[in-house]
Amino acid sequence: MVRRRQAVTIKHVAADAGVSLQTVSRVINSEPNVRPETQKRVQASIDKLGYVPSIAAQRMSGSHSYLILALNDRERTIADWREREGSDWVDQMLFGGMLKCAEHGYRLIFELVDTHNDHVERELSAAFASLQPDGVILTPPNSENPQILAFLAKQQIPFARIGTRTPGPGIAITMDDAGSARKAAEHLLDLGHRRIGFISGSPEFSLSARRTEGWRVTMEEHGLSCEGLLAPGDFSYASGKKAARVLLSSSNPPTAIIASSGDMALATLDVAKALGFSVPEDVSLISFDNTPKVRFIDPPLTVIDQPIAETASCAVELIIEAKKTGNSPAVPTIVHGTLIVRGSTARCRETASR
Amino acid sequence: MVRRRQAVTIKHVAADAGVSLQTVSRVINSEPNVRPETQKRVQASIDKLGYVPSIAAQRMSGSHSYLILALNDRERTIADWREREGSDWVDQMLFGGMLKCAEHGYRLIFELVDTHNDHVERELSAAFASLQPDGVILTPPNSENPQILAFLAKQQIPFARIGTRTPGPGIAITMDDAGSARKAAEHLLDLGHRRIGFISGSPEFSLSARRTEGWRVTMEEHGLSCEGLLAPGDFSYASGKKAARVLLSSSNPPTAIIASSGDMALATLDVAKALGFSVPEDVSLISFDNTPKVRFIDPPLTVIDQPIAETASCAVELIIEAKKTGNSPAVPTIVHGTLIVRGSTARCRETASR
DNA sequence: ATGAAAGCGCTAACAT
DNA sequence: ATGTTAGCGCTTTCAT
Repeated sequence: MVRRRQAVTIKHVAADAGVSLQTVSRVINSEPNVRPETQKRVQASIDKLGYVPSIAAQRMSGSHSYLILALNDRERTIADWREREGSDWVDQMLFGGMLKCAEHGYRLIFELVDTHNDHVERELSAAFASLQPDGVILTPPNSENPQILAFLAKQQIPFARIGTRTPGPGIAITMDDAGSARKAAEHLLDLGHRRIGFISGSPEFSLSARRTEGWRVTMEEHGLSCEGLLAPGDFSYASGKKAARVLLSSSNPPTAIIASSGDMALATLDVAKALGFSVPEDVSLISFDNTPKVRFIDPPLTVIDQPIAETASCAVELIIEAKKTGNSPAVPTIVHGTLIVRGSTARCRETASR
Repeated sequence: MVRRRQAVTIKHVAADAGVSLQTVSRVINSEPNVRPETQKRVQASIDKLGYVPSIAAQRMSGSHSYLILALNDRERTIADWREREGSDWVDQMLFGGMLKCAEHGYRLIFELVDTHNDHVERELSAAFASLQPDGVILTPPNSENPQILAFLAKQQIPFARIGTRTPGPGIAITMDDAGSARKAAEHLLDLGHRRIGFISGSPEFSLSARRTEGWRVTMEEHGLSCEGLLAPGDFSYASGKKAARVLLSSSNPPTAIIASSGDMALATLDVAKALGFSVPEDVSLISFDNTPKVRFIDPPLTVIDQPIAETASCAVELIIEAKKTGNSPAVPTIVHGTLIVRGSTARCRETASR
């Protein structure tokens, strides 16, 4: 193999513009102390020669690596890829994160870590030593993994924790889980529903509790009891099936159900059909996660759309900001989900017939 | 911001093991001329200190960057992300490509390029200067973009061209488009169909022609005419709709249709329903692209599954091999698609009633 | 088989 | 406002 060298280096530019390396460096990094005239001349040389700095060299000299690491849960990510069920959060993360990175001359590196592994720290420090990223994005459930958080806190690197609002180091970004659950519940309340069931998500994710709380509080504010209306799930289809069976085979089944994940919503739909409930005539259904699958099912599901792309984009922005200024928001940044009404919710029969 | 230095460098290891930097370097890179005993001692220090080489430094000194760039069409990729229709080729590329990279200590960087842009070269050389990747993966339609190919050929970097078999520089990897179309056609022939329509893909992709040829040849081998059975599309839903209308509203409509993309297959399904054809009773339908959407539609579509993950994995493997040995396969590597039979194909009525 | 020296491209620190 | 110097961590080249 040929030994490849950079085609155009800072030296070439310096020579071409008749200035020192340092001046070129200053221009590249928009640093002060360059006369506009000089800066113009240097920029002209840069453009003429098509010079682009080597991030390896920049990193070597103790500056930026222009790399942001998105750390994702290995097991779950691979499971999603293997199943090909259309879960598109990876795409949405790239969509939001990568494009925002590109705007700032950064690159997003998508990385998997074995969370349920005692060598997490080992794995992470290897990734860090080799890549030396300027920042890190943590997705759930990594965003609340104490080992990962402890490690990152030591690194002095800005990092964003997505999907969490627990205090601690790093920049917390949350999707307003309670508020989203409230939106879902209020939509159903508006449609006249009074017995609104809720299928919660995996307790491994703190957002599960927040969603459940959002539902519970909204119910209570309307003077409604939650008694017998909460069924535990873990985001999976199987757990959704079990939960839906419990809810729908009760003596006084709910007229509407909110499921904390797309898979559980689909499971609920299937169970409802199997038990002779039609959706939305007999039971209304709201899903969290606006995956393609819940859009193409019959009926298409009313959902809370999680703005994954926006969240990732926001994370990148805050990381770059933190890297630059050293400041990051003290309180969690909240990105709001939106309710998308489709065919799985309808006016409550019982109320309508009154 | 703190000036971050590598925690453990080759120096620490050298000191710990009581050898020179050079010897450590040799051990890291599995180079010859190290006594087994020395190598063991050095390895022990590496493990003990948790040393991992900095790729920035490795790259700087003229060695590997351990980075492989996956160059994708910017416009199409973003469109897919925005639409959220469940197209999962990005995920599948990562699935195959990233994991294979990881096996070899490489990293895959997913990168978008503006193909319909005259600055392609500009854009590419910027990415190269900044990242200095060890290899590149080209996806369609980039794999046949003359500007990109010319640029890469100059770079002396191994690169894989996915979805093409046109001769030229780089490692060609193709998904056996003709063979896949043949499989689809033969499945339908086995079911007794004789008038099998075909909706072709965008001529911008050479694979479109290969698929069409596969169908045509198979038909001809069975002594069947293709007259009036070929309708042009461009992979999009809209084009599929138009094509399906032409095919299905002819005086002697086909009893089966093969569509060169998932979207066109879905369009065909919709048109068929609208025109009063039921699928698969009146028309059988085969889709290319095993997207989630075609699996969850009613009826679920029989498809040719494109092994995207496997192809990406293969590309990475061949690139790393080429980087190491300087050798790459002279003929296109072929990764075979598989026919997955689902509910959209059935025995031909006409034949059955004979 | 091992080590020493030079240099990759860039920036921080220190002149001027 | 600009230039000079000294590294960053590693590999290459050239000793030994």
